[in-house]
Amino acid sequence: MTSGAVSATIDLDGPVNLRASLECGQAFRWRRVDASTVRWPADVDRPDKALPGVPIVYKGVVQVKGLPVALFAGQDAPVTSTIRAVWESRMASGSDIEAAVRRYFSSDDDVGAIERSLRATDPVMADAVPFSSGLRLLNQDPWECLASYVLSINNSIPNIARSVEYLARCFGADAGLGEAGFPAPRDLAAQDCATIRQSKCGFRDRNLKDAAEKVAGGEIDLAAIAQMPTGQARESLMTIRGVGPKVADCVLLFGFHRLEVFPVDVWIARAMSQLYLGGRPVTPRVAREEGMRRFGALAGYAQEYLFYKVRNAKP
DNA sequence: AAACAGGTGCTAA
DNA sequence: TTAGCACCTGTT
Repeated sequence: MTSGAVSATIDLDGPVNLRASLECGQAFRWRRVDASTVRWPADVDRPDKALPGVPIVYKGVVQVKGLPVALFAGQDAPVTSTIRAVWESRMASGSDIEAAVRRYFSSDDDVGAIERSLRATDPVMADAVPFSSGLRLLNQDPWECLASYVLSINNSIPNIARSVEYLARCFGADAGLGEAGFPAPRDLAAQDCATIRQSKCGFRDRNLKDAAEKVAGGEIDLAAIAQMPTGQARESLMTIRGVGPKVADCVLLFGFHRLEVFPVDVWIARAMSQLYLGGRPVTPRVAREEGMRRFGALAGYAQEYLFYKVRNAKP
């Protein structure tokens, strides 16, 4: 740790579970780190007191006013209502970083109320929600989210994470703490496919380049998409090569915080079939419509509790 | 070491 | 609409 590190305690107004939030596959840049290696400087909120060790710590990168800032995010127990953050002081002002972290972890979502509401919806949710209480849908940078999910097609989470990391190190801006931010659209668009492919993204190289070119060239306007009705935003995203229904829904949910969408991958399709549709085989489209119909404005959260449960439950 | 995991694009029905 | 196939990389 450099001497220019700052830490703060950030109140998220409701339960947060870093493991469930950061290891459920919605973001690809967070790594659990050995907590004993993180030295916590004086807290800006309590500068007179040294912090005790924090047992659960992740390292990642968030965008602060458009610039990447690496930070450690930790908590004292698996579910708390505050998190501890550490970053390099030269990267941005403390208040800007705190605001960005609150937004990243969706502090405006009343997660306590969301969990109670879904638990009361049906027995499946009553079982699934407590399994990952404190799971938060993240408010990620839309471009990084889009690019990451273009890489997710027919790919595994470790592979995706490796490619994202590689591209950040090659073409991204310094984020402090030895990390780099995800490259801007124009910086990726400037690379040829063979160069992009060195990230081991395979055939997805041209999809990623297409996304970068369309965003850099203004053909896809992410700021405009943020203002569109969800259906229209979805159609716009799907004009990118490699963006189908599932990727578009993930970007809408994790990058644009459209909580009413219900992304369906093979796991969710299986889960919907078994848990809600009597084991009848379902197309992704039917599973999606059923999820949106059942859970309405909370479909995104319902999908995440379901996903976390089916991915992590013992057989 | 052959089988498998995992969404989308494309062609054909 | 939908079925069937190809597409990279990595793991088992």
